[in-house]
Amino acid sequence: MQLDNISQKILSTLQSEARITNQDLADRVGLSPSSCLNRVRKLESAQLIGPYLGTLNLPKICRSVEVIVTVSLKDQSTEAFRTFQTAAQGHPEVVECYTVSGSFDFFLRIVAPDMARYNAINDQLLDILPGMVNISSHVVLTTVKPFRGYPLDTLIEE
Amino acid sequence: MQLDNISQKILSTLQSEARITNQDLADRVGLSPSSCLNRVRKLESAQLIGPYLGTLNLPKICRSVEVIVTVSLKDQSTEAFRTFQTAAQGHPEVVECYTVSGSFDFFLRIVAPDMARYNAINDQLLDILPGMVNISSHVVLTTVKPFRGYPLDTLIEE
DNA sequence: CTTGAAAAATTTAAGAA
DNA sequence: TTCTTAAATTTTTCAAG
Repeated sequence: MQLDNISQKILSTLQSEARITNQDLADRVGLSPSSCLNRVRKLESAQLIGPYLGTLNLPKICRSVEVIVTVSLKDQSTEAFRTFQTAAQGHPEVVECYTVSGSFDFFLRIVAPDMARYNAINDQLLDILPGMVNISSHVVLTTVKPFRGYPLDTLIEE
Repeated sequence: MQLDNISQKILSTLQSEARITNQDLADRVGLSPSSCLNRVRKLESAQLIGPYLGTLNLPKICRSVEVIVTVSLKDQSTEAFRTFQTAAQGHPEVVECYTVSGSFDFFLRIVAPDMARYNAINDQLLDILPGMVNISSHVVLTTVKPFRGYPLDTLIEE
């Protein structure tokens, strides 16, 4: 899909202000509301822009602990990776999961109501491939910068 | 702020479908549109729900590399922490940053157009506190589970 | 919280650049 | 094509009960 300046502007605007009205968006990018809506629809159906999320301020809503977890597998087979991956995905408390290069195999971000519950999840992860999983837990102390979108301007060449 | 079942449902719905119309939201939670809108306004002004973000499918938009970075400071003073934190925040490519307990001090997620640009950012981070910063880079190979919101159901007690 | 009416936004269709 | 205009539909918003 071709991305001109207007579509780029639409993407970066919707990325940070998902609930903007189509009319305001049209004004900002300099299109009529109807052609702006057309563009948005195309970007959505081409899956360049996906679900729209509201960011919750979790500490104000309920007690919770957030933990960043590094995982290494002793068994480096594709099979073992697939098994761990599928199991991790199944836990709703695992809110994020990546496979990475370097000294670890996975990074996970886990959110639980309290440490006792986190510990239980931790045990479940260890049990996926008994004796083959190495986990390090890092409790989040402060969120210095929460994710608020990608820096499209610096990513796309002029 | 007190959270009844209805407000809870509003939060979890807006978390995953930020662009839902107020009318549909009202139907789902069983309120009239006007009282639903009132609740949403209150939740927003109490900052229980914050900015609404569109999730971009970055690989379909432009070339990019994503790197998860662990950081340890040799200088464990509050001053050093503040300095690193402020500098990291200033980089638009640092899309996420946490301070954590355990064997590292910070976790960062960095997104850059390519490895050359990533390397430059890496060097800049090392220069914040010369000789005092220990960085490990982990290039993201696959996103097993992207962040799509918190599991409110499992976090809030019945 | 609900109703109901006025204002605003969305969506569709027809036609011009 | 992609855009704009313009009209029909839907949604939002607000005052009153």
